[in-house]
Amino acid sequence: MMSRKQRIDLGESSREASTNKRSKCETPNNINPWTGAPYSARYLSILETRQTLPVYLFRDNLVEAVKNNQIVVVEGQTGSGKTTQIPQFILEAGFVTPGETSIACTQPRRVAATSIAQRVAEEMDVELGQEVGYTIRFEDVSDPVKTVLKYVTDGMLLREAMSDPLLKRYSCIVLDEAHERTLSTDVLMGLLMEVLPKRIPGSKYGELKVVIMSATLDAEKFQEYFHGAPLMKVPGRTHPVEVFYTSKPEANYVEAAVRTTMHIHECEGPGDILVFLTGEQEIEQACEEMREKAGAMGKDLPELVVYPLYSSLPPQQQRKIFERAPLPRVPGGPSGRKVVVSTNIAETSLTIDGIVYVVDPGFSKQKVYNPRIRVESLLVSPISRASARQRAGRAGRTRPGKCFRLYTEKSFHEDLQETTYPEILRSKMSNVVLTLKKLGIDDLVHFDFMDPPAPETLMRALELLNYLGALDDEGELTDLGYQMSELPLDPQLSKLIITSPEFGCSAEIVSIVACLSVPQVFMRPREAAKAADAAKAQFSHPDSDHITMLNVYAAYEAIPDRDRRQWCWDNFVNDRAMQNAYNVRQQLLGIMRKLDLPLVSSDRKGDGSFAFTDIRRALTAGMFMHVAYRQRSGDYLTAKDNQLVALHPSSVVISRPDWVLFEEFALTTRNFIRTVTVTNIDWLVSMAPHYFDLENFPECEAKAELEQAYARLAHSRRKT
DNA sequence: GAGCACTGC
Repeated sequence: MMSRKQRIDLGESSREASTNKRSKCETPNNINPWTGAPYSARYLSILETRQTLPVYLFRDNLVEAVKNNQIVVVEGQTGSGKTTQIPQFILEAGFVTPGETSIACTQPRRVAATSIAQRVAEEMDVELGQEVGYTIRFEDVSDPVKTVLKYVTDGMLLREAMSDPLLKRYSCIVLDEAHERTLSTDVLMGLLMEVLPKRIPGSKYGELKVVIMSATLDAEKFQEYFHGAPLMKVPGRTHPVEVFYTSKPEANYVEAAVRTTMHIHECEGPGDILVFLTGEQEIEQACEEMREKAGAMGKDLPELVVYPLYSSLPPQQQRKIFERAPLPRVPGGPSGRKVVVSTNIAETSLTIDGIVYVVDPGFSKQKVYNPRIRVESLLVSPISRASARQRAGRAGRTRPGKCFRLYTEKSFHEDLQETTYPEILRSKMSNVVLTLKKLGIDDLVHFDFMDPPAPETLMRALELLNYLGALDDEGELTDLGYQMSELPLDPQLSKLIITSPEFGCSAEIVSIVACLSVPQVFMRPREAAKAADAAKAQFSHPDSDHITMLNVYAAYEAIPDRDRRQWCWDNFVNDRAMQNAYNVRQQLLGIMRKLDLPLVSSDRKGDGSFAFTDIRRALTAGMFMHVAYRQRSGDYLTAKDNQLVALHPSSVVISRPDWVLFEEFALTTRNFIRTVTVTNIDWLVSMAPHYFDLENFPECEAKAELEQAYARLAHSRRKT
């Protein structure tokens, strides 16, 4: 289709006009049309502030554009007010029928969905959860009838779409932060491409309007994708940031970051510093060096406090970054300075006020997917120019700032990519494919992805789902596949849950799966490593990290609520992780009930004695595509893919068994497999003969074993 | 005998 590009520009005169018109239609009387109650004084004062937002000037044009087009793209910089205002404009312009349809505005993160909903409820002078609400996993603060504007995580809207593929409940979808290109946003965009032609004016469920909001310059790419939908540009409100580059490349970016930070502290005026590094280890190391150097600089300089920031840090330590910089050493002297050394979490998820200086070495850890060996891993990689601009922008939130890039200007222009590859090009597609099949998309090859994943990646996903029995040989969703799509898990874990009742241990498997879907169950602080290992040893089962997790979870659940925190602390167990695992488990139990999957425990006496062999067999039935075997040389090789791997040193399995199944492939200093359980070849061939078929099994040491196992299997079948 | 970017359902 030919692309029809439009651009809505506003001259000064039209701004005047729209401002004048606004005041008349805004408050015809002082009654809130949503509640029928008089507006509060607070509403009127918030309204004044709202009207100073840059986006306010674009109100009439936006409403006009939405009226005349099914899709509108909005490019709005940070501070434009687009996220809070645009859904309200659409609402006020009458694009919803209360009680029948509403607006959904998606956000990539939960905190954003909840806090923005809270803010907008205040602005509209309504109670949160009534006319304005939010829905995130585990929490639905909305009313099925009354809510006309709902903020949701993008993943949540995708879940909703699985039971309502035409999105009948909505007359308008606002996709916010589309430039972040999360997996869910990308799938939603593709889905909208399918749905929009079925939701035109006069169609059964009425017209569906879509507003795509992006904060970066690639809004034109969205315009292109949506067949030339009109693009509206809303300016933001930020301060200028001066950018500096190094004259030659830095050999060691951590050392350079420390040096630059100390230089800023010595030579630059007041203002806090934000330093971007890639991971926990690097960050802790840099923090130590900075503290050391600041100590050595003596008392002539103002005090420097250094805070690390990464997501696995406990919340109370994360909150420290918001503390004010230290006071001057002497009354009237220069005030102290705060340095926050952070992962990418400070690039989008967390905003720290008062940052004036940004140090950007130009790297971050990024997920990459290698379809050839079916492995997702994290790699330290150069960031994109878009990401570098976003980082620099963090220096200009409260006043003009400076950004120090630890690479050359030439490198910025010539070596960095313009934008980061969207997540969909860096992930395995097994879950996405299952979702799309559930959404009724049959032809995946021609599905209109904004950036289509590599064909090999899609093939791998189809192959995996076929091996798991979720898709038949024609690529149609099977009954098992339907059940799997209901579970918010990776397909292999879904399969594990669904088959676990057959092994008489679904209660245990659902606990294990809940633990696997939260990060970091075991804590191991460097200074208390021995004590932590001893604590873990109490729970460990020599044949299985999975069962070790189950033992911890079972012990945790047996502790009364009020003692759990202390118990976790005493046993080096991550309290937050266990609470999350509990929530996940409850959700999974609910879905199991819905799917009529029986909850059976292998602990038949109820005294905590689980049938470990049954559990290991159930794990084998779900995870047969993730196994490795020991070669005569002593090294482990993954079955079929022939990848050389090592058991991770954190594993409780130290007996060097012949066959193991594993949860995770971690490419770090070596190729490690993490979270492993002992299995055996006889189970594998009897449970997954279609995967361990001799014909397609590559020549390797295991092949002879495989043949023997099949012979044993045939022999035992003849006997019975 | 070593490590864990970040989200999300």
